[in-house]
Amino acid sequence: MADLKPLASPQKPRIVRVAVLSPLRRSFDYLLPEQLTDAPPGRGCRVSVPFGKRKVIGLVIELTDSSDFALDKLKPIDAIVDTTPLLPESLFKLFIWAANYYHHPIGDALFTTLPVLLRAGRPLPEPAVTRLWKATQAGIDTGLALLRGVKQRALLERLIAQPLTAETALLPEYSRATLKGLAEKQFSELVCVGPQQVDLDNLLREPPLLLNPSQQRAMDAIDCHGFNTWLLDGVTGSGKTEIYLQCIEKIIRYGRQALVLIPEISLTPQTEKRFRDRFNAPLVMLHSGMTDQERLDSWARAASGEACIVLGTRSAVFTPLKRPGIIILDEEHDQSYKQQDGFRYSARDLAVIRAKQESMPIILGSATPSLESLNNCANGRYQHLRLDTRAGEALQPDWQRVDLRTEATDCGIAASTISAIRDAVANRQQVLVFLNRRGFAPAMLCHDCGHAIDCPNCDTRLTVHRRQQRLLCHHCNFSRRLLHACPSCQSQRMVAAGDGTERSEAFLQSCFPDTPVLRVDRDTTRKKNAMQEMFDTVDSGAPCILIGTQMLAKGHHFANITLVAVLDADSGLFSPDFRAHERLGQLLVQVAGRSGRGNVAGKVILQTHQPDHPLLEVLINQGYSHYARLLSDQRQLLQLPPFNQLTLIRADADRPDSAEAFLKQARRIAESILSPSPALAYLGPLPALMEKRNSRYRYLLQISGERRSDLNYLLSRLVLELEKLPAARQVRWGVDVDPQEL
DNA sequence: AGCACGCCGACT
DNA sequence: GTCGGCGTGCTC
Repeated sequence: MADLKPLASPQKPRIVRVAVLSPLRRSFDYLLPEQLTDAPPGRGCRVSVPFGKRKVIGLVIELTDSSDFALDKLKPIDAIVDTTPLLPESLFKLFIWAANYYHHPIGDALFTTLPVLLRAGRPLPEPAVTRLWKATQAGIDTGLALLRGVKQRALLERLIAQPLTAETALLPEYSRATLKGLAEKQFSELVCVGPQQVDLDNLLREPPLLLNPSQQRAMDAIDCHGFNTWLLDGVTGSGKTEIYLQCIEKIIRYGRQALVLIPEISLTPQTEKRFRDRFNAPLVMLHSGMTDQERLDSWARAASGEACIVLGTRSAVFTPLKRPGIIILDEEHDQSYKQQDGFRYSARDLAVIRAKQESMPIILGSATPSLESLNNCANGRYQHLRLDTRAGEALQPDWQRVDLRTEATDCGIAASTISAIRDAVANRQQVLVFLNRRGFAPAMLCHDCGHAIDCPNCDTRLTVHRRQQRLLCHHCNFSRRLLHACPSCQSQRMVAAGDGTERSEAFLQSCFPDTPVLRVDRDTTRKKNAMQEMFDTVDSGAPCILIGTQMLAKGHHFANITLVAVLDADSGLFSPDFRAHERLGQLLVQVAGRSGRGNVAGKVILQTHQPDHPLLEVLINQGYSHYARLLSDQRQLLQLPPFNQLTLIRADADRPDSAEAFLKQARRIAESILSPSPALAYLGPLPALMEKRNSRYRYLLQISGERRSDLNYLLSRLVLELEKLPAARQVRWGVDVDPQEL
């Protein structure tokens, strides 16, 4: 019976809609050449296309039979790179969703998150297969008798002696021609073995820990089938990681994959170790510290389904999974999940969208949840799971305040803080000193005229780095030698004003000459292994004093720290950023969580000029959840996120006025699309918090609204108008939906 | 973003 | 004479 094929197929799509890496917010249509119509590239396949005067790699968005562009001006596709889609349909939808939500060009969104080698057109690596050779029955029975060639005889003898031999083991001795020759005589054959199957009977390398009642309740609540968002809210040491591990175990036993996201690359080694120690299953990592080839391999092994666990930072949220099983996103409050330039997406929010689209559960974990996530629990979108008790018997920290109004400091440290450190060290305990300011001093001033040395490229002071004998800018890469004479009055009395980690380190070392003082900040951890060496010293348990920045507040487990001193608790109290109080609370609780993890109660000293500040009172006496509720009430009153939607149009330019002028036009156009109302407000253009940065003048236009739908409609139209604006060519501009900072 | 075209200044 | 500065325009 003959197939009923239509003679002509007028409906056959002949036009391919393609996204390319470009700042243009649209796709481009191409003709499908006649010879390719039988195997048209599907959505998510890469194609090579002519684009202006060059050839670029594009991704197929859809096949269609009509175009808004004049048909006779369409160019044909050059070549098809992928015969099967590089991105699964569900992930492709996530990109479309994200490009619409963040109002970012789809091509840029797709290509900037793809491994660079794929961007360049490199084929997706095949799943690793081991090529093994074996002798056939004919070879064993009659081969040696019939063969005359010396090489082939030797090869056959070897294959008979050793039934399955890897090709890689044979190649140094035998040529490809010999291998091929023997196979052609039917005396040997090739056996290909694919990626190893997971051995579920031996999945665990170590037994799971026994869950405490609170962990067990959380574990019982988490349903590992279907979409749901769980906020796992528990203090440091309450055992969130064990819950992650046990959920992943379930998921692997269901034959599925886990995507695990963490905020920072510096946390990868210890997280990786924790997972590898537990599971006898393939794990791949994805972060910026890897080579392009390594990232491509990890990506491919996630996409093929070979990797059971995919562990990565922000951009790993876009890794394809063959068998999606669960997403776990640790430290969900961390702001590094929000990309701060270009495609400004939130990996946390996209992870939730992705989990929903791929019908899998997602766990957001934190000891200090963001107000956004707490609000999502309150309105029923997320399920709130609280871990109450600390695993083990450690006690809650004992908070103490040092009043800087009545106590002087030396190099940033008060005398009573020093004596507390002395007590701890005398008891052979470890101390963590937190100061969120690296360098020796935040400014170099003239003692006589007060002149400060500014960065020539940014609106900021240069920071004194004494060890390097240089003044550095922490915002651009500007660096110069220390000055000995004032450029303004020629005075020789230049002073380093204020305290940074480098100065406090030196001071602590002079106070405690017999105790190691370890500084941990971006300057000391630049060398690889520096972080690991620091951990090793601390893990040895001998008395030591750690002094450092943010880096110390994140996730690392120190066993013998009993005292934490926060040298400057005030900086977060008086920042113009509406999220500053939220961050301060998270930071203080996270730093405090480093102490008292053994069986000794931890002590936390806050040095502050505002010991009676009501926010500190609430945080210390009532804990983070009350603190968060207080901040939430304030946000609601002031109509700030998450109770109101906020979007920024950002623009920067090399001339002072262009960015502001552009945003003025932007505001005019925006107001003509949707005029201001009680439900929609415009503010600006305003200079960004640091107006000049890296020699560029930065401005922003703030648009806030009650309804996402209004903002989304407004932005979709606005962005198309802005693209056409002549003034847009003199600025770099972009949309920042749900901004993290102003 | 790239990459062309295009029209004016100081150099082999 | 031309090499090259960056304004302006376009990419299916």
